[in-house]
Parts: sequence; structure tokens; C-alpha cells
Amino acid sequence: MAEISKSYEPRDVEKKWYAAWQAAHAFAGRPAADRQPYCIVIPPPNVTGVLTMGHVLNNTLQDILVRRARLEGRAALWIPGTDHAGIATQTVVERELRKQKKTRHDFGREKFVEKVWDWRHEKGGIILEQLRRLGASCDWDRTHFTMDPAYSRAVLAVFVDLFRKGHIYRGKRLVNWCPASQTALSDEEVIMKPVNGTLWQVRYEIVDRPGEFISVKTTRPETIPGDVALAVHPDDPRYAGLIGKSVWRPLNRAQIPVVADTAVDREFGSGALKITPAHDKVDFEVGARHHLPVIDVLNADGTLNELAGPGLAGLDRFAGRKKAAELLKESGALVGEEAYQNNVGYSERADVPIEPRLTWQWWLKYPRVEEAKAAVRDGHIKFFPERWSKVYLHWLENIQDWCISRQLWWGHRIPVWYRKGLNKEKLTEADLKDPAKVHVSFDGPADKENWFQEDDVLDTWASSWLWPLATMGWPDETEMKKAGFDYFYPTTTLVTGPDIIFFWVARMIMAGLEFARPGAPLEKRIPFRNVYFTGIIRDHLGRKMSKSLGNSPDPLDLIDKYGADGLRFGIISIAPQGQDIRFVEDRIEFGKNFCNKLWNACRFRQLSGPAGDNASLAAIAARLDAAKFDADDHAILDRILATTRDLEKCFREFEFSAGIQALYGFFWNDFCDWYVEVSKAKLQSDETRANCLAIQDLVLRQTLLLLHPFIPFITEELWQLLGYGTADTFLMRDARLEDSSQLAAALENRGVRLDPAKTLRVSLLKELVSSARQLKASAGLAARSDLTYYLLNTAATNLVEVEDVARLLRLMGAKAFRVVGQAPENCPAIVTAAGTLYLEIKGTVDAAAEKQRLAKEQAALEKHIAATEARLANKAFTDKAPPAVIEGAKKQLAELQAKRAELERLLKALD
RNA sequence: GGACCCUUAGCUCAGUUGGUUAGAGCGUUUCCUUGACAUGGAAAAGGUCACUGGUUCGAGUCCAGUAGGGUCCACCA
Repeated sequence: MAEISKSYEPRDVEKKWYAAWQAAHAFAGRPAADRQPYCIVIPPPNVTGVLTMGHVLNNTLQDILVRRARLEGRAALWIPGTDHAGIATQTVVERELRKQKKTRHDFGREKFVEKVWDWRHEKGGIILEQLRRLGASCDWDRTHFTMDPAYSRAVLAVFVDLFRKGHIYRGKRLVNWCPASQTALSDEEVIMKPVNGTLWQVRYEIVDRPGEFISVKTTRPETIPGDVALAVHPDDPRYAGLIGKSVWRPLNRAQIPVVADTAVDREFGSGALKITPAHDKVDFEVGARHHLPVIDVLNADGTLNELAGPGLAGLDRFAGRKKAAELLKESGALVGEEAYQNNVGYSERADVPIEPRLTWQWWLKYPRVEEAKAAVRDGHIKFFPERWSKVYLHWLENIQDWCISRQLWWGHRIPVWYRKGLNKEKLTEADLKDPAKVHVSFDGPADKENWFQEDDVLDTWASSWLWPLATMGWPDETEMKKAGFDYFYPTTTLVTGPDIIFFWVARMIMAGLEFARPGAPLEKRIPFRNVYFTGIIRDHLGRKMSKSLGNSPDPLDLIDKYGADGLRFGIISIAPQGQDIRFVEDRIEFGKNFCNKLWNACRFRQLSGPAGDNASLAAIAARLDAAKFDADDHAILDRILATTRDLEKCFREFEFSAGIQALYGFFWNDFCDWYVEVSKAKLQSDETRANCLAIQDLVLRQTLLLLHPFIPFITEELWQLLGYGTADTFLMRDARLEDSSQLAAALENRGVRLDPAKTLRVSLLKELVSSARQLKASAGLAARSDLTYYLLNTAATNLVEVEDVARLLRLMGAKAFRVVGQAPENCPAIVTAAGTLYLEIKGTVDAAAEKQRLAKEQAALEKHIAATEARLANKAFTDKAPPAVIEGAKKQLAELQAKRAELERLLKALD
């Protein structure tokens, strides 16, 4: 067995084990009749993306779940893959082309799509490689991509199916248009931002009352040429006589009517509203109600067109805005302007203001909305933290039809063909249902030459909403069988960010309910049973991490610096359930330090004695000798059992940072700081050595099992180095984590009955040791190890036993420790629960300093006693509090009073 | 406008059905390279739990309100 080196060097260890695991296909998830399934599908990252801290958190959590499930003996499967990310990817490739002064139109659709595929083949594997560095135990043989042929077939089959069911329709409506990407967007892809602009006041002259005007306020004067009316509130007395009259449109001068509509807010501005149906949602509705025409003055790229009139046509919308204001000023129509902040919708991807634009698009009326609500409301799908279910339900309550078509080239081209010669813009509802005019199918019409295909592609989310289905072979039955659909669906847990609860989570639920196992009960059709929402990682100032701010560290740099395990440990330790996380690198260093501590504790074990039979928990337990157990042995086994229980609870409740804290506290404080230290004495005696080594092995083995999901690399390495595995096996694949009851049973089988009295004694010994060190330090003798301590014990029972003394001496740093019945003279002292501890000092004691120290403690004690006395004196408390609490308070008071008496005695002795 | 979250030590954060004197890591001060680990050990300092009320024998924890910070939804031109 190789010797464990002095410090942990993650780089080679990580490389070695990841390669070994992969070569053995150890991550493969296969159905097994005698095992419970456990399945996670990865939230597919953008195919051209790179790893961010958000990915690190998200994927570490998934890996923790999947690795823990494996150790529990479940057939665990984690399906990886990537998303083609329509707009994002197309934009990236177009940006590259622009560097060569070209656009996608220079290549044409087919050539351009080829170029995107090239790009994908070149860059598409990066993020998955990076996930491997992190230790992600995905079943890589089952990697999927949303544009793979099989996946695409699923996407298009769903389109055809929903079209036939009447859920998908084509409609001309005002959509969110992104002038940069030149495509429609869904409502979810628009983010509102406050923008500082100008509110212009413009007057419209009344046609038959020259010299009289109606004024309106607008933030968008460039759309005035698109005005088709002014609207006022029907009950507004100011305009009562004007309804039905006409006014002069001040730009592209023409007569437009004044209409009455309740949509107008009388309080705002002058109470009159200009109606521009082509460029505003409310205006569009008003226009429809009053049968007004639509004048679209914008081109697809956001420039003004001929309808905007001379002076404006050809200008960009922002330049046009300025110009329009100037023109109005010249003509005297502009009567005021003020600084104004309003909310403007921005394209999430391109980060430019969107334009409401009237276009033909494909729409989806969501299926299974009511079932989707019920699935979460009735607990078939559980959200962690639970509060997100409210957000989810609220969205479903107000759900709007989904614009699923995109004017892009990169994506799933909509499987609709139109008969040649038809004008797409003039199709009626009846035409769309007439198979002689419109053909909808996966394969297309047999006589393709007589048809032309729809240009639009589908929204990326209209493919990723099928992720849990299509990654398991759906809808092809042979493929589903191969993928184990029957066994693994519904998946167990989805781990994702709350920012895509509408984009993805809700839609996957509806897709699952609609398409999985038709006719089966709801709980068989849902795509997952649990959804764990992570927090968002922010920088130390609380800002969202983003590329443009440059405030996101590169996770790969962090892995180089602290190791993947250190990064994982650190990030999970600061990620409580559902709270946002402020990233501080200190915590990652903390993770690295923990790994080094673990490493060295195992090194200590290795250096302490030869390995025994370590092949299983039973084998190690067989080496325990209950007759040789002392209090420390009892206490450490009690703690590892409790920690095992704690972790079980943490996994049940998705409390990972609590889990890691429990492991940290146990391992660092209980095992390293105490048990390893007391071991040093035990190991020197032939009498106790073997039993002590067996306990170390039992504890370390269990600790490695509990830690492995969090820090897989180092635990695998140590598992092997300490011989807990057998030849050709992995901790990650072949080991089984005994649960707390199995662990307790293994101990009992060896006659080990954990004794609470002994655990309690250890806490007394700890207090003694820490008091002894305190005495040394305050006497300025911290470095000395040749001191003598006396423990005054006048009680009938002796709390410190002979067998404890050797260990106490080592930990106190003392040469002698004596239990005495009479107080020694001239020694500084501390009152402990085990008796008063004295430090023998050569020379004179600084009585003043000693008095001060004791008096300070006395003051704190007095305060505490007073509070406890007051509590017990309160009749309401003694009447109403539970007996256990009252008993506890009484006992505590007695102890405090005894301590006070002893302190008073010590103070008196100093006088 | 509606909903939700946060405010605890200098910093980053825990605190699970209300119940001893509120914890951790980092940082700070002092001491220690003792044969697992200086990526370490020991000791110490540091908090009126944002504020104001309420419920309760008892509130960091439950309720209401206020202030500050954040997120989501809806948006009046």
C-alpha cells in the first residue's frame, strides 16, 4: 500500500480517478430489478457555453444526490447533455461572421446552419469537459443534444400532435420583436428595465376648430406617423364635445378621429392618448375595438420606414425619436418636454429594447394546465424550498398562449408546408385546416416540389420542455425500452435555478403530463418528483455574477488552485437551501483546508499501525474489543452514529450545507481534535492499540462514505490507500453506505453498548483540558509542558478515573495531575464541573490579576444566576412550563450556585 | 400596484416544531514548528439577533407594522 504523502495534491488524484471511473463506465445507470431507481436529468447547458459558478453549484448538488443514491445501493442514473440554445448560439456565430464583414444572408440558410454545426462541433464539448473536471458522475454514454436526430424527431412529433389536437395555431398578433436578433420572443424572454427618457407633450389641432388643440404626452414621438386616432375617456368632461371629431396628426399630416375608450387613464398627462396600434399593446386593443387601421412605421431592424414620412424614413428608431421631436418643435406642435423614467421591455439575449410588432406567428395553447397546478398543489411534485410553488401556481393561473415560432435559422424548423402559390400572409383559419393548402407532418408532403416549408424555427424551450422524455427515448418505443423509460421515469429530482421556473420547469411538467404514459394516473406522468431550486451566486457586493460585469471567477482557475473537492466543499458549505449566495473565495480555501485535514488524519491512521481486515464494516467491527473500550471510544462511536443520522436527515430534507457542517464539526472537532489526540496515548500501549486502530478504521471508513458525495476524488483515493476497498472496486460504485441502524446493529453484534455516562465523562475531560490550557495561557506559560495540576475533589464520586490520567497529561501538556482532597496554596484556579482545577506555579502568584480573572467570571455567573432565579420565582413559569424545562432550570441553578460558592471561596483565599 | 425573500460578530453565513449563557469559517490579538496536518495546534477579544409593537411563563425563532436591501409578476402612454 502506498504511503500517504504529507500534504494533499489534488491535481493528479483527480485526473487519475476520473479517468479510471470513466474507463470502467462506472457512471452507467442501468435498470436493476432488485434496486430502487434514482434518476436526474441535467439542466442542459447551452452547447456553446462555458462553466460558470452557477453551473458549479447546480451540478455539484446533482452529483451529490446521485453519488449518495449509488452508495445507498440504488440504480442511479444522471443523464447529461446540451441545449442548442437557438438565439444565443446563432448570435455567437453571426458575431464571428461579422468579423469577416459578412452576415448569415451572404451564406443562405443551408450554408449558415452548416456553419453553426461546425461551431457546435468545435466548441460544443467544452462545458461537458469542464463538468468532468468538477467530478460530475454523469452517464456520458447517454449524452444528448436537443438537435440530435432522435431528439429532433420528438420535438417535431410533438408539434404535429399538438397541431392536430388544436393546441397549436397560427395567428397575426402583436409580438415582442427583437430588432437586433430580428425575431419574435416569448413574454418570458422580455425583461422590464427602468429607462431615463423624455416625455414630450405634443398638440394635435382640431380640424374644424383651427387654433384649438388637444395635447397628449408621449415617450415615443417617432411613432406619431403611425397614429390613427386620439383616445379620451368617455366620461371625461374636458373632451365631451370632441369625441367623434377629427384632429390633425402633426407628423405625416393627416386627419385622425378622436375616439372614446375606457382604457384611457384620465389622471395621466392631459387625459388624452395617442393611438398607435402597430406599436403598442394597449393601442392595438383600442384600435381593434374601434376598427381603426394599423400603420406600421418600423422595419424589422428597428429603422423607420416610408410610412414615417420624409425626414424620418430610414433613421434608426432612437435617432428618429430625436428627429421627430425636432420636427415637432419646428412646426410648433411640441409644447413641452420633461425628463421621465419609464419601464421598457428589453430582449433578454440581445439586451436592446423590444418593439411590439404585428406579425404572423405560431402559438401554443398550453395543454394540461389544470393538471400541472394539481401536481404541485397536491404534493405529487415537491418543491424545495416550498415557497416557489406559489410563484409557479401564480404563473399558471395567469398563463398566456406561448409564441413558439422564431425567425431564426438555427433550431427545429417548423414541420409545416404550404402549397406553392399560396400567400402565407393571407391564410385564413380555414386554410390552415385544409390539407390541400397546408400540410403538417414530420416527413412532409410526398410531393415536396409542390410545397414550400415554413421558414420559422421553434423556440428553444419548445424542445427543452421535452428533456426528461426525449432523453429517455420517447416517443420511440424501442428506444424507450433501451433507455429504461419504464424504470427511470418519472425522474427523482430536478436541480435548477428559480430563474427558469416558467421557461423550463412548468413547461416540462405540462409536457410530461401530456405525453408520458397516456391514460396513466397523474403521478406516473409527471417528469420528476422533487424540484430543488438553488440560490443564485452573487459577488461579494451582492451583484449577480455576469460576463459583462467580469465579476465571475473562472471555476477552472478555482479547481487549479483549490482542487475540485475543495471547490465543491466550499461552495456547498455556503449554499443553504434556496438562499442566494455571496461568493467569497475564503470559503473555497476552507474546502481545500478541510481536504488537507482529512488527508492528514488518514495519514495518521496509516502511520499508527498496520492495516487490519478492512474489507467491510463487519470485518472492522470484528476487530473491536468491547472489553477494552474506554470513555473516548464510546464517545467517538456515539458521535459517528449521530453524524450518520444527521446526514440521513439532511438528505431527506435537501439540507446540504447543514450536512457538510455536521460532517465538518464531527470530523474536525470530535475526531481530529479529540480522538486522534487521545489515540496517541492509547497507541503506545499494547493493551489498547489494536482496539484503537479498529475504531479509527471504523470511523474513517464511515466518514469517507458520508463525505464521498461531497468530495469524491479525495475520498476515493483515501478509501483505496487505507484498504477499505477490495481489488478492482471503487468507493464510488461498489461501496455501500450502512445506514445508522445498520451501523448501530454492527456495533451491538460485537457487544458494544454505547454508554451515555461515558460520553458525558468525555465532555468533562474536555472541559478539564481546556481549563488547564486556559490556566497555562493566562499565567504566560502556554508553551510549557512540565507543569503540575491539582484537581480538588471533595465529592464522594471521582469524576476522573485513573485510566484517564495518561491522556489528560498529554492533552494538558503536563507532567503531573493529582486529584486532591484539600485545596493547594497559592495556585491559580478554575472551577470546572469536575472540580476545581489548580495550576502549580513556582514563585509568586499575581494575586491582583488572578482576582480580576475570577471576578470577571463571577460577574457573568451572577447575571446568569439572577436570571435563572427570576425565572423559577415566576409562578406563571412554574405553573405553565413543561416539567422537563423546570427541572432543567432547577438543576442548572444548583450547578451555578455550587460554582459560585467555589469561586467565592477562591476569591476569599486570595485576600 | 401584487407576491416572495433577506437584515444575527469587522467580513461571509448557520441557527430545524419557541426553552440553559446565540454558533461556524475567515479576519484580529497572544502563544506554539511537540513525531497526521503551520492548508496546523492552543488561548482570547468581538453580537442590546435592523427597528417598534404584540402573542407567550418564555421570542433570534410566531404575528403586525416601520426602515433598508434584493427577486419575481403586472405595468399609465
